[in-house]
Amino acid sequence: MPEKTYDHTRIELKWHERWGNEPALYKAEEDSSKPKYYVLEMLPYPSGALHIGHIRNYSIGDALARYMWMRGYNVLHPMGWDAFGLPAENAAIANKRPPREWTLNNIEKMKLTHRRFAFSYDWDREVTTCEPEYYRWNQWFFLRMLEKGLAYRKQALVNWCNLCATVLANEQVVDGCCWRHEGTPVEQRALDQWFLRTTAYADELLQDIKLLEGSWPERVLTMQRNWIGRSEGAEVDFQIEGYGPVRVFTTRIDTIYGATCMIVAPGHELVSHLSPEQQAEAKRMIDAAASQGPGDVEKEGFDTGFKAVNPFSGERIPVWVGNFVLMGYGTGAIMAVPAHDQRDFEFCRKYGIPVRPVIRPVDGPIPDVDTMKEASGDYGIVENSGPYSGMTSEEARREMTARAEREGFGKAAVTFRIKDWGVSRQRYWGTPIPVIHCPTCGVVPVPDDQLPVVLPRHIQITGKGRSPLDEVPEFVNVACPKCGEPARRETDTMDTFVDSSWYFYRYCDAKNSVAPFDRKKIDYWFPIDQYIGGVEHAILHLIYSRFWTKMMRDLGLITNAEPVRKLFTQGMVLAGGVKMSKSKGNVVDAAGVAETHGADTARLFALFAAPPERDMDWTEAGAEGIHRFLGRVYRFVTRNVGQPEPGKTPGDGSADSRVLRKLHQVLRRVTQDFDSRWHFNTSIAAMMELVNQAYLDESNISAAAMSQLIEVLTFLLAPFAPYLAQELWEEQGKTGPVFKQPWPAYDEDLARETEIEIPVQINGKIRSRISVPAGLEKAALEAAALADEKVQALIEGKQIVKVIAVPEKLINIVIR
RNA sequence: GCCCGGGUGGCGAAAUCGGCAGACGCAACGGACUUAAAAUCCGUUUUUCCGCAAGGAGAGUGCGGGUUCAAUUCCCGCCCCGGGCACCA
Repeated sequence: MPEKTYDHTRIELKWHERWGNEPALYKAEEDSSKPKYYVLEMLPYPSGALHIGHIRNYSIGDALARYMWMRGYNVLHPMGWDAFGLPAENAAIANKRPPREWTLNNIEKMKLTHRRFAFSYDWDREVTTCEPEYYRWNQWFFLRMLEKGLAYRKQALVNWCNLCATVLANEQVVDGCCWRHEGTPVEQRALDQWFLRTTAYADELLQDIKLLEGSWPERVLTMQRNWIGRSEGAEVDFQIEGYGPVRVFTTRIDTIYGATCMIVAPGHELVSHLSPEQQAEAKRMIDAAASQGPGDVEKEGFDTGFKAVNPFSGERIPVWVGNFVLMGYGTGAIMAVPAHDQRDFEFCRKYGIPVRPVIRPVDGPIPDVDTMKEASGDYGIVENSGPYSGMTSEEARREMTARAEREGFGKAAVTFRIKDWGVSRQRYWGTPIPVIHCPTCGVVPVPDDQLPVVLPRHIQITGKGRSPLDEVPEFVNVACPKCGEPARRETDTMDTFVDSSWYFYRYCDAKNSVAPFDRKKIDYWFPIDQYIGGVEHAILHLIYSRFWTKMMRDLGLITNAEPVRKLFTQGMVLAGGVKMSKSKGNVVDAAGVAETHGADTARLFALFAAPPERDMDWTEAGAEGIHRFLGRVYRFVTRNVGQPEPGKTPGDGSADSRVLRKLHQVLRRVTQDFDSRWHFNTSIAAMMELVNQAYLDESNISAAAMSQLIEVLTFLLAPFAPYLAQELWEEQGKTGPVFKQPWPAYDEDLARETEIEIPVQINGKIRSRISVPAGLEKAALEAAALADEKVQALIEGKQIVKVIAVPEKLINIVIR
């Protein structure tokens, strides 16, 4: 056959059209005897266009999905849209178009690009989170949590961003600033907010990290552990004269005789009993803390004049307010032990509060107050501590905690860093919170049969002040479901992280109109076998998802305790060595790349440029190199398919064994890369080596070897370059989707080298190379090396101390 | 400050279990084909020294030590870059 020029546009558009008429091509089977495999990429926010970062994410998942199909699995590979969120509202303000219209337009555009790249999604299961069919179940879950006490309302200091004009979750505060507006300090405001009780699952979320070890990146697990932040210690009451008891949390009760003052947070209840001047000072601290960035903030505080009594020693110590004591952690009050805590040390030294060491190292003297430069946080032997003196820190902790419990002024306690999830947003473009505020009945849940509470379509969005829904009387004014009297609908909407906390369950039963999903379908598909996405979701999305799963399990809706079996976090795509961003104008648009280079080239390059977990740089020249490779493949196949005449073996047959050996080596490499570490860059490099070898031996390959080569090469390409693979499949006169063909098994015998070159080292330096049959044993290898001419010349007259012969690797002769 | 990653040619990278450092690709250079160019095909390409040459000798994976016949790989101590957490009592 004459070779054909690789015209990616012709090939890709041809199959694009054909596949467009085959809606069932990527359909997951509902009833299958095959083992299931659920592969999922994180769903995108419909910002308007897919960029190369998306393409990298989906190329990894798509290669895996296609590979698993070829391995005989029933693959579920869905896609959807994380469609609620702030940018739609911002766009609405800027363009005067409703958020819904903007969002759905974007989805339409992006879906075209998705299809242009031929990602193998079962679009019948598409989930769009801003549709009432989806978000009604957010509301339904919310009501279930309300019933269980897992959703509750409280007034709390919340993070407020002036630019967003809304409340931010703690997790959305980055370095004291809004996560979307770097440099905009977050302020503190008191509002009534809805919370989900994530802390109810703090222990289990931490414990179950064990189940994920080995199949989630260690880095993600560490981040989650830190985020949950479990500390064991004790709570102890200090009596305050003229006020009452104030409880502190400490992990170092063994140092309590060294407490020289108590410090409470500026937001502590005690502060409301202070003078107006002092209260104003505390308020100033709260606002300052909210606006302060990272790094060391100067510790400051003031003496309240109150005295607290140490329940162990009876000592009266001053009570201070300190800006470094957090209201949101522990009890919002601490006992300061400056000798053994660095923060307390700095504070007390600054304000002249005494420092009193009560712990000495096991093998040394107790620190000297006058020469101490910093606190000593080590455990040791307790001193100057009444009846506890002489005990180890460990013993003292046990004894003191026991006494506190016995005498009722304290107890052992565990504190977590993780906080309940504030889900209220004063936003329009989100799930309405399904409750009604009745002047007589209070907070009344919307009855299930009145779900969904639908967002009004036509609405004025200004991006300012309170929720836009407040301005829609027909939404706000309702009859109380309990008493029928006029009432007001809740106008806050839910955090969009709610949407993404369970969307992957909905894929299993996307069109269910009577329940979020049918449990039987979840039992079949869950857990997700492989989840792939950016590491930026290591904490928020992935903790909320885990929380949601446990909550649904406790509602009896599902049986799995964790949503995701294996997690893969891919690296970022950089352009010119820097992060792609709209402001830099260096975002590489996916649709444009498909046009100029082709979808296959873009996919393959996204996998070739670096191992998938690492950041990679997008370069035009690199993409062209991949395009050249695909062209080499295409031309080779088209000119050799059906050639030469069957039965004829040109040359001496050595070309066949070389090419087939390489073929099976590469097949082994690619198979192993899929099954273990996903270093597709080396898989693709191996395919290039194969093609290079095929070019060198091209004219001497027999018909049988050629047809095997072409077929297996087509299979090797199928997970990575679906268009080209399908075209080559057709060139071979075959029909049907190539990615549904069985993945070929590699042949170890064919892959084995017959003759290999072994380097011979003398004293660790390579001095010669010998060619030996593969598999030659140690003794024979050693003899062959010693018989080598060059080696003989070099060892002549020297004493051989030792010979290390490693079959298949090398020989090292140690001489003196 | 603490916790993770990472540091290898001009560039992206490879070396999977301690065994040939630099596979594969980019860029560059040379050759073939062409009136010419593009495309394509075939080569060269870590570096220093010796040699006209074939070839030979040395150095080299951030820095300094160590273990080993042998270290990009293991151990100890540093430096730099990226990310996460950061008064968590």
